[in-house]
Parts: sequence; C-alpha cells; structure tokens
Amino acid sequence: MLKIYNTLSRQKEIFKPIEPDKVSMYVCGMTVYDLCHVGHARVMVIFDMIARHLRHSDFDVNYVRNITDIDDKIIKRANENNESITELTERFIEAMNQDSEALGVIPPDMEPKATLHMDQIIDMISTLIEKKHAYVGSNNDVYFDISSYDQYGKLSGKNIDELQAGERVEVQEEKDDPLDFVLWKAAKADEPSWPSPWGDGRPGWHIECSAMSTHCLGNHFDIHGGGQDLQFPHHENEIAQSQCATGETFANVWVHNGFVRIDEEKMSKSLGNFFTVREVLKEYQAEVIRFFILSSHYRSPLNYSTDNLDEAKSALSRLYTALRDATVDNDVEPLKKYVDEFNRAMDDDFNSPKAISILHELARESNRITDKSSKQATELAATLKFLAGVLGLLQDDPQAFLQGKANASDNELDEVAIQKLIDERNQAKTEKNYAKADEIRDQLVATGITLEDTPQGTIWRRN
RNA sequence: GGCUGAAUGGCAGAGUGGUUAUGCAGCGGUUUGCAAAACCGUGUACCUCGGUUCAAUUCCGGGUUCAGCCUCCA
Repeated sequence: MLKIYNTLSRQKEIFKPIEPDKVSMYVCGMTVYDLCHVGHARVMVIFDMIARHLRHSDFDVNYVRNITDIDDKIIKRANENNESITELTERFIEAMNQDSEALGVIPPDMEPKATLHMDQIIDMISTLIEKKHAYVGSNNDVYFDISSYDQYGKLSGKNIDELQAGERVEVQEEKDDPLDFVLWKAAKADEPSWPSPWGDGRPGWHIECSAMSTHCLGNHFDIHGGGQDLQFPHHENEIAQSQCATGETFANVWVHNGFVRIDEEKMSKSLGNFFTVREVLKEYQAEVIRFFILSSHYRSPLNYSTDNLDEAKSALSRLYTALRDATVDNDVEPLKKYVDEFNRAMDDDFNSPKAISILHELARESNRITDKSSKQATELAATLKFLAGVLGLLQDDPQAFLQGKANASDNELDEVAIQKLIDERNQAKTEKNYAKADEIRDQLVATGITLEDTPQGTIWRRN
C-alpha cells in the first residue's frame, strides 16, 4: 500500500488514484535560460525515481514535466546575449536533455512548452475574467483576484491577513490588492508577444502550468510536484487559478522535494552558490550523482559536498563490485523476500535510503557465497540488479563502471598501457621478483589505478 | 514578525514506545608473497527541560540551535 506525504494535508496519505491503476503526474520543470545545477538535478532524479516506482508498482503512469520557455529572465538573457529567445531556449533545452540523460532520467511522457500553449492559456484567462476571478488593470495587465477564492493560502499555510505584501516587494498600483498576481502581461516595446483579447502580451508564470497541466492531464489529476520553493506563491496560485477556472479539484497530492544545500545554505541561482550538473560530471560519474541524490530522503535537505559525493562513490562501487563478482542472469526470478522489503520501503513515501540499504544487504549476502553459480547466488545477484533498476541504478556493466573515468586528468593511462603494466607485473610475480612487482603496482596506484589479484587473474579499477 | 520543517554514533543517513538500520572511516581477525577486494567480529547514538507511560531517542508541551518560505528560484 503506497503512502505519499501530501503537502496539502501535511501528512502521509494512502495513495488512491482517480482512475484505478492509472497515475497522472505533473511536475514543474525548468525555465530554460541557463544550465541545470544540482538542485535541478535533484528534481529530475527524484521525480524520475517516483515515476519508476509507480510503474514498478504496476500503475499506468502519465508523467508530464513542462518547459518554461518564455519569461522575464529568458527575455533578459537573450537580450544580453544578443540572440533570439528561441535560439537561447533551444540551446538550454538541448543542454538540459543531455544532463537529464546522463543522470539516467527517463524522459517524461510529455514535455509541454509554454509558447506552444498560448490558446489554452488565453482560454483559461478568459474564463477567469468571465467568472469574475480576474480583471484587466489600467495598464492592460490581467490580474487574478485572490479575494474571489476563499481557499487561498491553503497549500502553503499562509494566512492572507498576515501576508502583508509590500513588505519586501514594491506594490504595483494597478492591482486591486497587493497580493493579486498577474495572469497576462501587456507587451512592452521590443518584447516578444502574442495577440490576446486584452492586447498583445505574454502569460504570467503561474498560468502556464495551470493551462498545460489541465490540458495534458485533465482538470483533475493525481500528483503535482516540484521543488519546495515553488510551494508559495507558484503552486498556491496554480491551485487558485485552476480551481476557479474549472470548478473542479485540481491535483489531489502535492509532492515537494527538499533543497540541495551547500554549507548549510540553499543552493540557488540568486545566492550564486551553485554547481552545474556538467561541472560535477567532470569530477564524478553521473551515476554517482544519482546515487548521492537518492541516498537521502527526497523531502530532506541534501548537503552537497565532495566528501558526500566521494562516499556515494564508495557505496556504489561496493554494489557494483558485488555484481561484478556475481553471475548475473536477467532471466532469474528475483527473491520475493527482498522485493517485498524493498517495496515496503518505497511504498512508505518513497524511502530510497532505506531501499538502498536493502541493496547493500543483497550485496553482502551475495559476496559471502563462494559458489557464484549456485542457485542462491544467482538469485541474489538477479534481485540486486532488478531492485536497483527501480531506482535507476546498477544497470551499467560493472567493470565499465569500476574502470570508468572519474575525471579527465592529464596523467591518466589508457587501458592498453594498464594491461601492459599488469602483464609485466605478473611476469615479475612468477619470477618471484616481488620488489619489481610492487614497484609496478605503486606506479599504477600513483595514477589512480587499484589492482586486485584474483584466482581468475589480475583485474583493475579506477579510484 | 507570521508560517513550515529539522536536530540520531567520528561522518553521511534511515527508523522505532521495550529487540541489528545501512554505507564510509576506525579497530581486531580470516584471506593474500605483500596488497586490493571480500568475509567475520567490534561502537552502551539519539539537542535540552518537563509531562504521559511499567518503559521514550520514538508520543505531548516549553526551550535552544539550524534551515526554508512570506520576492525570482527546483
């Protein structure tokens, strides 16, 4: 029985899909004006893990993650770069796809873009105006009237009376109430715009998600997710707009992942304390980053540090070593005992750290069996690989992972050179010239290569 | 100021009203020419003060500290 923590109720709830065996999930994706950082990676990996587990649990999942390809920051950046908005956004969509693929993220079923859903956006705004939930300001901007929606603040736990706007941000004169938010922005000179009943302009940020999610999944769907920082005002506003426009419940379950932190502080663009995914990929294998993300619970803060990434690498190497030393046959049926335990962990609000601890148990059990071709050994190995697959882990060739490049350092040896030195060392060993053998091994260690002498011969790995 | 959420062994990180998380590191052993990998053994951890209870790290209340939201942000 799957339980998910719902931000709306602030507790874990038993998950009941609207339609039996089907799950509709919408996640707020990226605004494509810059490279993805580790915080974005966390959203991609966490919701990928959630989608994988839902599918593993035999749900028919429709996973939608949008792309915001028009907004203030995009316009600003395109102007700075002297390029068109489309050039800019296409470049960063491509970059995002590369990062996402590296991290083992299965592409969402749909990736709607704001600029391709203007009709839906305009329709929704029109409906809101008709229903008196929105009004056209004197500057031709269209605003949502929050006083027309009495549930406003429910998701974020805000009290409208206490939300004294204007404390930290300038109040716009055109609004009836400082807390009203913009649905449609009238175009200024030299800004990209689309025609609308209220004049040329572009959508406000919040409306695109309401329009695209209901368009792709229907007015009422199962799960809506995103980073914790979107809870207010973005998701609060989405609920207000959508429910007022459709008259139906919007999303049943709200899932928010925690932040990535650096030195006990949120990683963010505005603080400038972020690492891009590709920066980190220069130093660590992508699967190490994925493992690092999944090694803490999705709602907890995730502390980014090289120590923690190194530890993730050690732990993942241990799992891959077990798989390398085992006989893996994908046709072998996974062991029910472990599958059940794993499912129980994942069904408890996607407890991936607990799930990973079960992978370690499997690795230990597998390692202690000496006869790798025994039924029990092959079953343990098959179970390990199968369950890790639900988390999107351990699907690489173990040797490829263990010998994979940690980083592109200059003094790195190629495989042929390594093998040549290993052969020389083995020659020295048969001659019982251990001084020479050790010298060669030390030489390899100095370049980051560790040797393992096994009954089947000498094998190597990169540190 | 309002509202959230945290505080677990050297570190990371789950969990639980009374019994082993897990990984990394450490220590002892097995194995090895020596290593590496692996295996076995090894750690009286639950911020603080009250309360409930036969029993609390786990529930309740106060406090302290930290993070986040209240403005764009994943």
